[in-house]
Amino acid sequence: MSAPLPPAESHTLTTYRPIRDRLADAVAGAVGTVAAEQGLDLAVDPDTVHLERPARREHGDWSTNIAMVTAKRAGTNPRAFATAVVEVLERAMPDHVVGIELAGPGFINFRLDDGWLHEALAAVLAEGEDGYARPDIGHGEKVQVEFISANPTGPIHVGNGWWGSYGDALARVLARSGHQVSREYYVNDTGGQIRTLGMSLLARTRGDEVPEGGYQGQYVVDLAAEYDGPDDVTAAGRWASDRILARIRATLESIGIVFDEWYSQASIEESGAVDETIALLESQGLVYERDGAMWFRSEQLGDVRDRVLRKANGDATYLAGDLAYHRDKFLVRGFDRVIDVFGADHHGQVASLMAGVEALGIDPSRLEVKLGQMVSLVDGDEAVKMGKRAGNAIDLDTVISDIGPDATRILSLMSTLDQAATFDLASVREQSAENPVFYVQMASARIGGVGRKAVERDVTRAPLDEVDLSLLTHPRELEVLRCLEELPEVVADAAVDRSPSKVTTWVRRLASTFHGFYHDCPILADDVDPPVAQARLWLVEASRIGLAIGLGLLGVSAPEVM
RNA sequence: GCCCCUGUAGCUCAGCGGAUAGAGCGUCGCCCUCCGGAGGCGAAAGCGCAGGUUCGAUUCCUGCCAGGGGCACCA
Repeated sequence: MSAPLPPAESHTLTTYRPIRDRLADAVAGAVGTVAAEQGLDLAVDPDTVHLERPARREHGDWSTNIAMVTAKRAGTNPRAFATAVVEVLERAMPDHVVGIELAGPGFINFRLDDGWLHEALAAVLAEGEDGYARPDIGHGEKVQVEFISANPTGPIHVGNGWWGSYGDALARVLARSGHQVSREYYVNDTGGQIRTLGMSLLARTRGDEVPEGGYQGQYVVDLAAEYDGPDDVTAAGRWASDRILARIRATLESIGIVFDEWYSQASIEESGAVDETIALLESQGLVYERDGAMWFRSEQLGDVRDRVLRKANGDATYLAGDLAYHRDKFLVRGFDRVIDVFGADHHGQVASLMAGVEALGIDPSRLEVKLGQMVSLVDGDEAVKMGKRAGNAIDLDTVISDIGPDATRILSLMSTLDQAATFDLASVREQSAENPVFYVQMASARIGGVGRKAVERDVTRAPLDEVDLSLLTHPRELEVLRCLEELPEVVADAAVDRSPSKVTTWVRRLASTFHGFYHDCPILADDVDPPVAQARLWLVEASRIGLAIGLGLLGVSAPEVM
């Protein structure tokens, strides 16, 4: 089973085109022919032909709504137009098409032989884990995904983990779809909160209670026990935030999140970039003074009101730093696109950020802000408390050690970012079968099990070009192939929609089809024809590839043994 | 009051403008001399309300109702 793949045959790679593209060409061509025959002014680009896999199999393998979409332009009724298109298509049937039917209000339904699925399987095997499902929709676009960026004043909370899983998976999806991706964490290592942290720490070193508004957590007590630095608020705060950041980093690495860049807010202030940015806005007449502070006329640019850039005490605000930071992203580091992932509790800063970016001469459409809605946890019937300043709140570390890294990742990626989700820790803890990660990883383990059993029974997988994949005709086998065939589109959709949870949905579906296949289609039993067994072994390998790609995008492991 | 997000099955969530809306858990039934039953098969059960756009709306738009989050010279 672990035998290396036979070398891909070049003709396989160069001649394979997804059936969808071939059908789109045929449909566009037929529409053109009909238009010419009827003297209509109708040109259809194959890229715009909508082809879908009907939910119900009796509606065929593929379907297009082209007649309904173009009927109005053509000035005819959809059924009549569809009839003409079908007639043209039937003169030269597209690849694998064995029947074309008109249905409903004007759908053109294609019935295909199973060959298109066998071709798709061959493509999966030829391209492999590394090459399959790499739709190039980014064309090398340089995109930065900034996410988490939690203040280093305490352990990060569960929401950070959820949104962080999103940011990381999105980065993976973008990288796989032809984007040049960089992951970044913006470290808010300056300002009042660091002083507050320092005050809290110093209070604890003296054995005092933390002052009003300070950080109450046990971690401050623990850090205080180690602190032997100067009795200076800023120095103490810096020291503590460094320690906390190291812990955050370790926590994130434990769920597979690794950043390319940890960008210091203090460094950008010290570089003078903040002053430059304010001066730049000032030179455009967008800054004025009031009550001793410098204000940015952001209301002119779509914000609900103006914002302070420099406080009366001379300190730059967070916004001023953030604008300098974004100027650096676009104009200094040259990202084509920046995606910021924030928690919904930072919603209030979006409008001013957008206004500032625009004022700095950057096309605001190059900046996307994704807001993750709040996450809440329950443990059975009990609500779980979260929150940094509270005492005994549950943090991300605790959850990870409770349910494990894989469950943490897949659960965060089950629902969309826009959904304020509630998760029940009790239902996914350890041996519980309610955890979807088990269902998916079980498929992975079964794939591994087939390999182990094959070795045990001395069965070896023959080279692909000696195996007849067309022997795969069982409905369960074809379901697996249909699912695998969709993966490139799933990756593309996930990238375009910035929605890695689409990959989660797909992975669960692949696991489901695989379990069905595994249940009904014996591979290594004595009464299976050897040629069929060979074809099934390759189907198993393709499933392994698909699962590895999907789980890889989610940052979830694909264990061979459970 | 203003801004953002959400209302889909008893619960937690999917759902690309299409033809009879899916999954897991829960409930009620089946299937283990078999490559991992942490599995498979089946049943009951649902798009907050009202308009609009469209050949077609759970999906897009508006209003209402309900829930969550935000409206600092904090970050």
